[in-house]
Order: sequence, then C-alpha cells, then structure tokens
Amino acid sequence: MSALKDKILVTATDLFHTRGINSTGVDTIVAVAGTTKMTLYKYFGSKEDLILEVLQKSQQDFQTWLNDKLNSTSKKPNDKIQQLFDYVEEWVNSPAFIGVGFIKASAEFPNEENPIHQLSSQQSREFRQFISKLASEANIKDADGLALQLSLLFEGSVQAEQMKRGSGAVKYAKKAAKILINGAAKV
Amino acid sequence: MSALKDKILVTATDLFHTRGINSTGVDTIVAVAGTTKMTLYKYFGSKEDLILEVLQKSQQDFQTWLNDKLNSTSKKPNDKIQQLFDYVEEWVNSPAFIGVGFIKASAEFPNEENPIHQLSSQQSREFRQFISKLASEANIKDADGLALQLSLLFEGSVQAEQMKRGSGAVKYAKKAAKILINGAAKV
DNA sequence: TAATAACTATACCGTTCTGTATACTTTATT
DNA sequence: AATAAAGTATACAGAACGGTATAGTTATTA
Repeated sequence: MSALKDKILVTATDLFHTRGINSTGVDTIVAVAGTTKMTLYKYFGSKEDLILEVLQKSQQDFQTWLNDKLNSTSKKPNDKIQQLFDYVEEWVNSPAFIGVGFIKASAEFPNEENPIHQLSSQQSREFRQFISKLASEANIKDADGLALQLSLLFEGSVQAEQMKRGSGAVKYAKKAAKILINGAAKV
Repeated sequence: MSALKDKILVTATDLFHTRGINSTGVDTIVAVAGTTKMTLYKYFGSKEDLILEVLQKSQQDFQTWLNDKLNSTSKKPNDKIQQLFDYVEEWVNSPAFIGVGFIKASAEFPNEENPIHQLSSQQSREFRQFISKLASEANIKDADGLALQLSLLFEGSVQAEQMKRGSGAVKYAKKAAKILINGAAKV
C-alpha cells in the first residue's frame, strides 16, 4: 500500500475517533495528513469509501492483535476464553486505544440501509462469532448465548470508556466475564 | 410548556435517533414538525440547546417510567433490583423504543469538553448511581461494582439493539444480570 | 534524457449548514 | 374593537461541506 494512502487512513482513523465521523471534513483530513484532496480522492472514491476502509482496517488490526495475544500464551481453549478479557483490558488501557469503530459508526449512521451501518453491524456480528467459537472450543454448551453476554460486556465497557476515559469499567467487566464463563454449563 | 415547543422537541428526538444528530438539520426538524425556523430559534437559542433539551427530556422520561414500574409491583429492595432488567426488556422491546440518547450523543460528540458530551457522561453516571442505590438498598456489599456491571449490560444491549433491531440481546443481558445479582455478596 | 506516473496547488461548483432580518398573518387577551 | 403576543413565510448571509477541473511540479523508470 502506498505510504500516502496509509497516512490518510491513519489520520482519518484518529480524527474520526477524536472528533466524530460526520464532524470531520475531508479538508481537515488532508490538512492533518499533509496532502491534498486530489490525492485523497485518487485512493478513495468518496468519503464514504474512506470511512468503510477505516472501519475495515481498524477491526482487522484489533482482531489480528487479539488473536496473536491469545495464541501467544496458551493453546488450550479453556485458557483462551478465560484470558479474553485480560487482553481486552490491556488493549483498552493502552494509550493508543481510541475506541471501537463499529460502535461509533453505528451511532452516527443509524439507518439500517446505510452501507456504513451495515458494515458496522457485520463487524459486531463477526466479533460475537469469534467469541462464540472460543466458547464452543471450550466445550461450553450455549456458546452463542455466552458469546452474546460477553460481547455486551465488551461493547458496554468500550462505551463507558468512551464516555469517560479511565473509568475502570473493563476491570469490572472482566470480573463479570469470569463469573459468567465459570457459571456456564459444559457439554 | 407550549404545544409547539413540545412538538419540536418530540420531532427532534425522533429524527436524531432515526437519522443521527449531526445528520439532522434544523430545516428538516421544522419541516417535519410543521413550523418554521423562527419559532424553533425562539424556543431554543441554538441547535446545541435543542440537543441538550432533547437529551434531558429523553432521560427524564425513561427514568420516570422506570421508577413508576419499579414502585408499582413491589416495595421490597430485593425484588426491585431483580426486576430491573425485566422492565428494561419491556422498554427495549416496546415499539416506541428508539434508543438511548446519551449513548448516541457521546459517540457523535466525543470531545470531553463539549457540553453535549458532558451531559451524556453525567446522565450515564446518574443512571449507574440509580442502580447502585437499588443494589445498596438490597444490602449488596459492593453496590457500585455491581451497578457498573449491570450498566455495562444495559448499555451493551441497547447498543446491540441499535446495531440490529430485534437482536434479542436484552434477553441474554437479563440472564447475565440475574447471575451477577445472585452471585453478589451481601453485607 | 525522455516519458510516465505520483503528487501538489489552487480555484471553483453546487449544496447544505446554522442562524438572522423583515414583513405579514393569525390568535388570545383586555 | 384595540392591542399585544405568537406564529408564518421567505429570503438571505456566511461558512463548511463533498467533490472536481486545471495546471504545474516532483520523482520514477525505461
């Protein structure tokens, strides 16, 4: 990928999170990225395309990071699902954390027919399925149910952290997650 | 309150939720409400003022509804906290449900110095304190901790419902809430 | 060195945005 | 009936929006 395209993507990601998507104009993006609109529109056909790519890349980066972390410590399914929120906490509390794209995007684009909303919805679903797979491999009976509950804790704590940085919400989400995981029936 | 002012408030509330706050112009609001900008700016000094009043009223309406429900069935603190998510479910699944103002607003106005963000943050905190009071009255030891966990489930399920209507997330939030409440240590 | 691609600079188009100014009409009160 | 208040109609100012057209400049590659 072109270095400039990447710079635009990174800049847009940051601005979207700190100022909001609709509140960030393309003029601002190119000014901060140190380029021009012509270049932006060469790589991204429209602002909507740029938003979609930002969402894709953000979620992909997070998923890759999380997967690497989960595989780095243990290969045992039981350990993995137990450690899920440990890594979520590490991620949320890292200085680089700026939020979750699909949560913000779905709020700014509530119309279910909007492509941005649809992508957000899909990413939320995929993340839930990822957790469900972890639960399933750990022989948990209602894997989908537990995954949904854990995803609620996840989205809730990201939301809380967005509302007030340093809220410490993830710490309590982690405790709740452990209780729910340990209380879940096994196959 | 003037009937027209109320009409504008109700219309704005609906449009903000279905189309987003930043994406809804004052021209659209007055057109749908059947009035003019002159009247809108007579009752609300600015769009920001209108947004703030919409948020205030929405949260107040919900809190009043919830409080009435909780007091209607039982006065016992143990029953109240157990029934909390029953009523949340009833509310979320009612056709009139359009989301939670402070969740959307905090996403659209991420800057912590923005008055709209600050009000959102305050409302989220007040709702958490409301749950904490319920927990405290039910003699739960770490009332604040449980309240935070329940609020995560609440915000998470509203978020999920926003992402996809009819997701059934609240049903699982309710189950998780019961587990967390019953597992909480008493004083 | 010549050609090609990548990028910049800048001006602009049409639209939409919040907010206001002016003049007119309806409704309520005394 | 007279007066004041409430509301309508409409036009517009000034800025910001997404997106494009044109021309010039730098860098890469054959």
